Amino acid sequence: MNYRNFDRILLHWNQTQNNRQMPWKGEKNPYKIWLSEVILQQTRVEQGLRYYHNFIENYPTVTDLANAEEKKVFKLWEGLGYYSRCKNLIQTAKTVSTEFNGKFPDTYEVILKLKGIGPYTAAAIASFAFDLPHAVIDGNVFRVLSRIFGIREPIDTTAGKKLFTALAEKLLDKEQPGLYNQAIMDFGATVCKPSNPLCNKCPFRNKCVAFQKGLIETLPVKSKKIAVRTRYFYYFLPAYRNQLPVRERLGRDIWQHLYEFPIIETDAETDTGKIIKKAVQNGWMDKAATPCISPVFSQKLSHQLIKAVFISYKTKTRDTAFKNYQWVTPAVLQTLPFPKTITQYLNRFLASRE
DNA sequence: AACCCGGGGGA
DNA sequence: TCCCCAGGGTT
Repeated sequence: MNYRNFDRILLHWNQTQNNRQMPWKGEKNPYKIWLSEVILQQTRVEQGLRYYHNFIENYPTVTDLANAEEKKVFKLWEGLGYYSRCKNLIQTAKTVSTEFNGKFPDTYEVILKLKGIGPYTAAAIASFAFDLPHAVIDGNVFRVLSRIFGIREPIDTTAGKKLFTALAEKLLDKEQPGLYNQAIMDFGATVCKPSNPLCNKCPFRNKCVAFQKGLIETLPVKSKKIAVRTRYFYYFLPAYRNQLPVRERLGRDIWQHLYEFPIIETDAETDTGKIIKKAVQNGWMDKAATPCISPVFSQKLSHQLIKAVFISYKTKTRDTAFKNYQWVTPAVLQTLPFPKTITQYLNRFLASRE
């Protein structure tokens, strides 16, 4: 289609058909905009909503967040995934609080330098908070533009991103960039949806290349397929006077800064008898112990499939083999951030065995 | 450029 | 099951 009319059609749809409501819509406070945008990275609005409210309630200003205890912030983030976002959130809060005296930077280039803020989030903050002419390019925008303009270039290559970025910047209404950016994302989320888009309600229907050529289901194009690795986690829960050993996950792996129990990991499914034998060798278990073995908890991550088994038992001593762990009561356990798999196990089994 | 990083919901 | 979601960082 002719790109000259694009923003007029979009904004007319926005004014007459769009009734999507969200708490940060029309927000001008850059702290709140930044927070909502980081929470929503690769995350559905419905999923992120209660996290947004919790954060605003606990940390009304960027300085409150900067001064918060890191563990408490992670606890608030627990369950949302992509935990490096949380780490970067804290770092950027401190940067804004100290280096910028608590005032959010107001140019695209400076905003982009902050940790955890990439091209999308920088454009969102710049346009929503400061009315600067930068086009957002997220999953919605890739989909809308690839379909309406019939672009078969893959969206996950450097060349593709460059192409879509150039087009998006050209289409942007520079007079009202915030309104336009909000409108194109709402349009992608409610009309030009990934599956079963509402083409019969679409104002671009007569001009949409994908609609006319029957490419709605094939656009946008992605080139890469991701490989998924399977890992087997065997967790050990030795109860000593109602206490369990835990430690923070550090190092370059999934679930950084979340907590876990003593673990034996394998690449292949292993007989629990063998695993327990190994735990005995480690000094984690007495041969005479009578372990309770949980069913397999399966969790799919973007690049990994985790199969976890929990082995609980009682001990009479706090074995020195657990010297790198801290022993905590169930009450303290509640305050620590855990990955979803462990939370599920704790909720389903530990509580019921009291 | 390729790869890594969660968890939930829809089809 | 597979795909997608208001992406970004590291190697």
